[in-house]
Amino acid sequence: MDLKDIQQLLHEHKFRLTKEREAVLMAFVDARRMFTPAQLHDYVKERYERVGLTTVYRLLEALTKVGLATPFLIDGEIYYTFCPNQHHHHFVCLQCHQVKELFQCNAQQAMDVDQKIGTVAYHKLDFFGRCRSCEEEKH
Amino acid sequence: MDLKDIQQLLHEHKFRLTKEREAVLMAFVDARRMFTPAQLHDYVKERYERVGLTTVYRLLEALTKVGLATPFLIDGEIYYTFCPNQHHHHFVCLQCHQVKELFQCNAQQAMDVDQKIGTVAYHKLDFFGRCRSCEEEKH
DNA sequence: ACCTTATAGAAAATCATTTTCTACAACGGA
DNA sequence: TCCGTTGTAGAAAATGATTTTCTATAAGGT
Ligand SMILES: [Zn+2]
Ligand SMILES: [Zn+2]
Ligand SMILES: [Zn+2]
Ligand SMILES: [Zn+2]
Repeated sequence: MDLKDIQQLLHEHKFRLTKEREAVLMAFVDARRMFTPAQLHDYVKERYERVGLTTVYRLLEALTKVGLATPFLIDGEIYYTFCPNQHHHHFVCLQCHQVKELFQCNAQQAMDVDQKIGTVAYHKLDFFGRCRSCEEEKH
Repeated sequence: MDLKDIQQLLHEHKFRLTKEREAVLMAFVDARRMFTPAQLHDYVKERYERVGLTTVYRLLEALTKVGLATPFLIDGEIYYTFCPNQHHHHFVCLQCHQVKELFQCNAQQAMDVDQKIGTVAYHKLDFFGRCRSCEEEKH
């Protein structure tokens, strides 16, 4: 996933990759970390060039829409991270908002991550979709 | 996990379970779905008694702090669900904010959920903790 | 009962995010 | 390359969710 691919993907959604957006994008991709919009704005301002905060918001929105950014909710703050590999315990029904608890959990994988990457304090495994009753309801 | 347990858990954190909070809590627990604060406020107002929106915010904050509520970020909105069972592909370092992609995924479990609960459009499996370099850095 | 501490609720304040608006830049076609 | 069309940059204003402030009140411990 290089700059050309990103540009094309954005282009398919009628987003243009301007020099300002490219500056933000480069910072965002290279950093390999998550930012709040304001944090990313500061980060770009320091290392690349001065761009408007609105531009940062719009790029993050665009990237999220095309599946290249993922937002994380941590301690009430929304952080974004560049995330070229789309995919991603609860079952949350996106239609009726119902939540069911699912008690299965692959703890082994958590241990794998723990050994390979760092120390895992906790992990999240959530499923989003449509519950059975919503499915039956409509079609 | 009944009302007494919840009350005790709140109590351990010096939160009091007043009649207003109890009304919100009952609605929240019984609904088995997720709400934005405003949605929960409306919901309680209809079915139980009139309480202040501030009270709803404070209860959600308290429940989240003691681990009884989980926030979901969906389409830019923050939804809360009552979640008595604590636990819950990215590895996110909570200290330096670094994000590493982890390509392992237990797709089998997604299929299990798909069969038992509803249709899974996508799921999220995220790991949060401290990355190796942050660990080495401090202690 | 009395004292200490937390809460309810309304109202005001805050501040992240969105919208608006104008000049300008990117794209596609001629 | 030139031009018309469409999306964008950025500042400024608006929005609106969330937080803070403040006073009376209620909960909990002694
Ligand atoms: Zn799990
Ligand atoms: Zn449903
Ligand atoms: Zn780290
Ligand atoms: Zn997965």
